[in-house]
Amino acid sequence: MARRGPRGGGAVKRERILRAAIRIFSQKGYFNSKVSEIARPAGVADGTIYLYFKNKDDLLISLFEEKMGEVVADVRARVADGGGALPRLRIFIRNHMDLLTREAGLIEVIQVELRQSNKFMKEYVPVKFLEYLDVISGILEDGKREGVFRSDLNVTLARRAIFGALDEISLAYVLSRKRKYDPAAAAEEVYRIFAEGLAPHATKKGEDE
Amino acid sequence: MARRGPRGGGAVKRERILRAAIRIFSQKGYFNSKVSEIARPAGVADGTIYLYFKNKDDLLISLFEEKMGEVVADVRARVADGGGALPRLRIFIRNHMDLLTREAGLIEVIQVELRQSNKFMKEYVPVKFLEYLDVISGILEDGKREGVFRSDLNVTLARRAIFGALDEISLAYVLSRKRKYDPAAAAEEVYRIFAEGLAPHATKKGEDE
Amino acid sequence: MARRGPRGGGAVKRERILRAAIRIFSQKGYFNSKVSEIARPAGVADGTIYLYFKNKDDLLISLFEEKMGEVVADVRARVADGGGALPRLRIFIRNHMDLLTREAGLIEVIQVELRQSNKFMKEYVPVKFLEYLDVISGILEDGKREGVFRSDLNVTLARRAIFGALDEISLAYVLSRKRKYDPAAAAEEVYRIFAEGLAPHATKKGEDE
Amino acid sequence: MARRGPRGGGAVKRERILRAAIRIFSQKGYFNSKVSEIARPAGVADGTIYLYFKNKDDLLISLFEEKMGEVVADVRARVADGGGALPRLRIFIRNHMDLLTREAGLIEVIQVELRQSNKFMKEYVPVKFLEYLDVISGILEDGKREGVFRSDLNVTLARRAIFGALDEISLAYVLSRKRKYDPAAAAEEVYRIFAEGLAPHATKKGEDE
DNA sequence: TATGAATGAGACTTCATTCAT
DNA sequence: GATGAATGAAGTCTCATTCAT
Repeated sequence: MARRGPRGGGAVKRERILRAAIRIFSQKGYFNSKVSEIARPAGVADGTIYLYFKNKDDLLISLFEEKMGEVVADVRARVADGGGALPRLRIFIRNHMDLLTREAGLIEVIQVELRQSNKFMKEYVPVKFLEYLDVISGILEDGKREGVFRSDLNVTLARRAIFGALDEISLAYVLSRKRKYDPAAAAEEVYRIFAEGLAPHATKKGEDE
Repeated sequence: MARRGPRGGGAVKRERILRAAIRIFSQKGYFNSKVSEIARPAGVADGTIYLYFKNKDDLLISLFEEKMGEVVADVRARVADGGGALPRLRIFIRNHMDLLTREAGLIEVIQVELRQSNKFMKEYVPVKFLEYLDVISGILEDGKREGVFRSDLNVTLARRAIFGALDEISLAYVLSRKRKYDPAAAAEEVYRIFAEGLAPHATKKGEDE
Repeated sequence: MARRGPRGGGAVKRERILRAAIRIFSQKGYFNSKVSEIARPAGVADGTIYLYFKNKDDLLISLFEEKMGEVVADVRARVADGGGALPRLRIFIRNHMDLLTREAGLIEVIQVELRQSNKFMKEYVPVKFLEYLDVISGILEDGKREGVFRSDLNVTLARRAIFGALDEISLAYVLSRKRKYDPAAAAEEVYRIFAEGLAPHATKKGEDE
Repeated sequence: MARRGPRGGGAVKRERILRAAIRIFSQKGYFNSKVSEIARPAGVADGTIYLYFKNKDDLLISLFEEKMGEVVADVRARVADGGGALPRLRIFIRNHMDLLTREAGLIEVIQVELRQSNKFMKEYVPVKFLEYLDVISGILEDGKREGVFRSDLNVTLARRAIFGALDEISLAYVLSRKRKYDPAAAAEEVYRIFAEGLAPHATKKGEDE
């Protein structure tokens, strides 16, 4: 399963490097993290990192793809046996908020650096991130078919709205030291907003009122 | 009448530098932008930037505060005479999507770099950004009082959800060259999701179904 | 009498600049002093300095030459009517130690920067400084003729020894905040050392003893 | 056996850098010496200097402390077995003048830059330099006890006078291309001045005459 | 495979000097 | 003459990457 670099014991070392990178990147940001600062807690020499990753950029991308890949596979499995679109949306949202506890560093890196990465890695397409969004799309499409979401719903837009809401709430949670709210309760509230906000039967509101 | 120096012509020069910084930062990201790359399109020498800004960080922060300050003042004025919470929410959302056209670069810098900035400017508090979020809070509080939003609504959470949704949609819009959707239409759809998602009378949905 | 630059009111301005330069150079050293740091306390604009001095180097050299010139003229006058070589040596030494109080900054600049200046102004010959040393030479030559100093005395060497001793003692005095000793008493002690150290009749001392 | 890194080969490299720094600093002065100008003759890359020294200041300080430390240890050993205070004073003076030939650059750097350093490194205490002065103090104290120096001699002052005389003579020697006098003969003359100038039995001279 | 000392390109920033007003 | 905003050359230092061991 090991992607690049030496195999066998090397896979362990590679994993240690990725874990250290997540920690350091999440603490200081990609550009302020030095390769040597990642090597030290990973327990390897600076040069060793270049046996497993092409360069610093590649370390970030590998981190995105591999760790995000695990997250995608995991959420897919959880959502798979969820029943209808609404319970699956709830599972998705709960899972995302739950990641804050399980994978705080990873979430933070993705939130902050994935945005940056567009700027300096023009050619990079964040495949796994798009797959994560696709999980939402899948749920939304099913919900339209089931009739629990509006039939004219713009799925592309809605999935961005859902992800954006979750992401921003996560960011605020991660950045604030105080942990103002409970992730599980927040998940429920976000679910409610979108479950109702996307529902078909609501009467139109707004300036007509 | 325009003289040299920080007064008169100087203010013009400072504005040129800020504009150039927005353009370059939005194109390449803060860390990949060289001071000289900002000086050139601003039509000043590298050193001149340091007459108006303490250093590169200060340039970014000034940009956040001053330009975001204008945005906040502007949206406040627009929202002020909007009537009830719902039409004001609609105005806010429309205005945000509208900024994509009017101030694409600024929006992009704020989206991408404001997040980064937490990492390398520990002490910086994004005052104007928080004021922008406060505009949403104000609308939500009023809506609760008016009865158009749930009385038990967690305003802190909801305002993050709204901003997050708008921000993510904006980002996708800005980053994609193809401009898949029309900002105005997108605004309407986002408005609808939140107007209904935050409404009080909806029957509870979810696992009960 | 004004050397360079505008005359009339200008001479006052020039003097203010020189005085400010002495203060700043003595506090921070030549290389760490900025031209603007001298302009401010002198009450002139940065550019004005260049009306009176060719450049920063010239400011230092002018300072050496003009202020040192005054010192030389002054000590010459004092020494002129001193009588024999010994009382004139005493006057010279007393005067030098006295300058510590009257012209602390100037003395400090000369001590510290005159040495440096050899390094970056290869072509500069410190005329006035050499004239100051010549005052000592004159006294020593007279003393030899009078018979109060050894006839085989190497005047070049001895004048350096005297100046070096005074200079080092001055430096220690100027740099130490505590002002350990009284300049007048120090002058007396230095005088005694050299008066006796240069005297002819002393029996040879050293390993023979 | 010589390996790379700060141990083994590294110490050699560090020494090469210090030697190059002495040469360049003595030629051009600290502020006019560029780091790259030191790196080149040291045979290392610019960045390598920063593996061995924190910054340019640290390079100068290390140079002061380490090289001056060697000089102090050396003169202490030479003086140790010198017998009485007078022969030890002679050894000290001879050794100092001798350094002009053996360590011309070092002496020049210390003379010129140690003075400057007070200005820009406020916190730096030139420990080794003070130890060098202490060697003189020791001799003077012993001489007082032996009765070859005046019992009321101000040791602090006298040691400054001796060092100042030697330093100034050295400076003149080092700066003049022509090498007017022979260091050994100069040493003898300086020795004679101080041996007699500090002696106790001399009749008081000066204003009484 | 692993190391980590060494490299050197390049960025930020300073500041003496100029010159339009 | 006086100003001080503007200039831009140049220096220190960092750090991703290499490669001899």
